[in-house]
Amino acid sequence: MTAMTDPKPAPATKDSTAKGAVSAHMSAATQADHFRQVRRARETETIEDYVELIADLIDETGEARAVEVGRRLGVSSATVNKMVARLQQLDLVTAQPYRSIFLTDEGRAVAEKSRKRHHTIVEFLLALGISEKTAWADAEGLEHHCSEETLEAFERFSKTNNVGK
Amino acid sequence: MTAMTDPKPAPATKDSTAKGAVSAHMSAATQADHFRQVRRARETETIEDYVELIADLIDETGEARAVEVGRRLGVSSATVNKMVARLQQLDLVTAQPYRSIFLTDEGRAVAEKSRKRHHTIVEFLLALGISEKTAWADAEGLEHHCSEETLEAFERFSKTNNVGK
DNA sequence: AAGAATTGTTAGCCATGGCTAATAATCTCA
DNA sequence: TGAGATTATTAGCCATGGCTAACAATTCTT
Ligand SMILES: [Mn+2]
Ligand SMILES: [Mn+2]
Ligand SMILES: [Mn+2]
Ligand SMILES: [Mn+2]
Repeated sequence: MTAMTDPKPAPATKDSTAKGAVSAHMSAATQADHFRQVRRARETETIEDYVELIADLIDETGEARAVEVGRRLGVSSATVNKMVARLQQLDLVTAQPYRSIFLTDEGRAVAEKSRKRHHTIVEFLLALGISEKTAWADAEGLEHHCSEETLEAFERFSKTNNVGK
Repeated sequence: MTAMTDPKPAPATKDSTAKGAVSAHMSAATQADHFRQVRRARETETIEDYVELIADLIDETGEARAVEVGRRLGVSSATVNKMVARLQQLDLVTAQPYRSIFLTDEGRAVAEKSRKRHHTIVEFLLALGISEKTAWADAEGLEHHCSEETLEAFERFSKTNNVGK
């Protein structure tokens, strides 16, 4: 028995190209680069969220306890515990058993940077006319996927369009 | 020996609140909701990227072969294979061994929605003045973290600010 | 100071989404 | 048509980031 073959696909004519299709706009290599960038960003987003939150807790309440980190992240304290171990490996925090969590200098730097970026996004969304609720919700995800160039554009826009304030 | 205690943290006075700290703006429960939303978005983003790309390949070249999906995603074909199995479970694609990949109606719907959203973001970034290169790169990550409200605002903005063209 | 409540730790589980290496099927073309 | 090139599959590995349940330490309250 001879091998089955797919119906030979009509080799898309130029004008059958789907408008909006990403692949129509760049080479496979370029597209792959973009996906790789996104995957790299994904590796750090959890870390950024934890560190930023720890800084917030320290600055607002005087200390960061694992329970509270878990509460605000919507995650169990077992999960927080494991993550704190990783953050220690990465030299972003220090912690002793049963004590609260502290930021290293490096951790503090990551936190400040994340916090600033977070703030930039929220301000931008608000300047665009997004509701408070949505702005804060969307910013939590968007913040990890903005290049410097985009962040700068967002800042410029907010500066120009700071409606009421 | 009596239990060690942390140096009792100064219970942050109202004006020691770090400006920009997220926690200053909402309850723990609300913040946790936002983080949960982001985690839910993360669950679907890979699926959306695969399905959108499969649709692009079908529409542009007539068929979606795993090799090409891998090439454009920057991922091995073993990875594509495993993911295609998951997409089948989810009823988003159909595939027979050694044949190319097809979209189900549901898969096609997901693809169209993703493609439209992707397009919305790219147009928006371009309208904002971001370079082509950055716009396409950032959109690949941002697209998975925009609410309907934000997408609509982006569309309105692009419509109003369609610079050249 | 004891008991209760809270907080932290650990073990073991799971799904996701990557990878390499080995093998198998299909396709191309000389 | 058959050999070599391409493409697909499978097995087995790994890190990440969740979870529950059991238990341990600390802190609070009386
Ligand atoms: Mn943040
Ligand atoms: Mn975030
Ligand atoms: Mn997309
Ligand atoms: Mn994407």
